[in-house]
Amino acid sequence: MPPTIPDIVISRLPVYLRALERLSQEGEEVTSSHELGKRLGISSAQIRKDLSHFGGFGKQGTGYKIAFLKDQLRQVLKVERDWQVALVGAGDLGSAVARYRGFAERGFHIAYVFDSAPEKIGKKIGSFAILPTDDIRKTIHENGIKIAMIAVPAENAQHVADELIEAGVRAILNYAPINLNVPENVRVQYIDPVIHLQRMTYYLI
Amino acid sequence: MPPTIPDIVISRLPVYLRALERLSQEGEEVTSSHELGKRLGISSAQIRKDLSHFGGFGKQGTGYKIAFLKDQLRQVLKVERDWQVALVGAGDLGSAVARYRGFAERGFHIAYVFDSAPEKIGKKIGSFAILPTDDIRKTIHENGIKIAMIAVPAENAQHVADELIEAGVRAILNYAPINLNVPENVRVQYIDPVIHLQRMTYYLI
DNA sequence: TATTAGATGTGTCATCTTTCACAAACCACA
DNA sequence: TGTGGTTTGTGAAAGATGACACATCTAATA
Repeated sequence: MPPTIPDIVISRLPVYLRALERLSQEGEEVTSSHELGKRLGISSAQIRKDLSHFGGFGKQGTGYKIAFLKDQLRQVLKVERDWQVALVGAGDLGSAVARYRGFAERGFHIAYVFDSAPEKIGKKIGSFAILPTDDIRKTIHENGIKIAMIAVPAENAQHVADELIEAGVRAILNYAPINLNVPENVRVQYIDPVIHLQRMTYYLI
Repeated sequence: MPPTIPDIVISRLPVYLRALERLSQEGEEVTSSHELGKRLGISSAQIRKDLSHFGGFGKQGTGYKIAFLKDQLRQVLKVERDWQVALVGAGDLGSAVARYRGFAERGFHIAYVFDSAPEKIGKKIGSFAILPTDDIRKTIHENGIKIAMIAVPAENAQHVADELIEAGVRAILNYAPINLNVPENVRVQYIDPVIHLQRMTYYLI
């Protein structure tokens, strides 16, 4: 039975991973908690402690081999594999999400795109034909999709989420500006750029 | 000298505000910490404690008047006013950001769009002519812009950030998948959808 | 081989954050 | 006017998180 890792630790690992990938690209092969911390604005002790939850990845006196640490973090996060993702909503926002190349480049493949507007059904976004939202349950369930992104108006987001969860989705990235109520075995992450801006204005002037 | 409010409290206020706006739209005029908490998946005690940092907004036995609480939160967050925002990067991502209507609807007006590609200069995105990045300093400084969004490739993000900060920007919403090093009087928020997805895969299966 | 200059992993402590629980206030209604 | 059912605001307790500091190990070099 592995000990429970705090959520907040897990939430930092992808940031570490991204920094390590960057270091790789820059040609580095070894790094240290100090170097990483400096890049990320995090204390070196915190990085060491976070990593130590999963075993000793580094070597005293030397630091961390970047390639090895990357691999380990990928496995911890389960992103050493590819994931199929469903996208609901093919409006302005949904279309932009569907076209964003960064997902596939980093292992998240948009496999299905759904929309409720009859005139959009069958049209294509990139290489994907838009499917009717009525197909969500069947498609998601039959294909074992576990991850979905919601890019529909706030009014419809909860209903869409309910359907996705019913069909087996366990992780939702929600672009709609509304909080979702989900069972505790389902994870939700939110992206609302305005909220991010509003978190900063407090500190201005 | 107002007491220092923890960052984590400030970061939740926009979420409260968004929920209140939703309640308004639904025709509600009064709410309680319990109702809000249930919607947001937060304990009622936490909501009360967060709000209490700024004075007593509610009434015992009754709850909170939504209109009043919204106003108060807007003032605390300094979003009772409109803000002018600069956007750097007019590629796929930057264009999508520029076209997103949610910003202006909620008080953040994209006032300038910059890009470094000579062939894009002068072209328009929506109603904005794309300006050359060489103009960043002058334009930002002369117009007193304090908020910027970065939607350029990771390689250029730090450089762009440095220029923005030099010109007077104090809050940056960074869409580039890289951490920025900034002075401590500058705030940064990050949006990297892949990072959000990677924060959830750990918990799958 | 001995020494020095790092760097990790971790027990301990300090701080930050959340929850608890209750007095005080409020409304509605008899 | 008095009573009962709510709800806030808040000290105090509990819990979670982060920083510290050091023993231990490594590599490099003399």
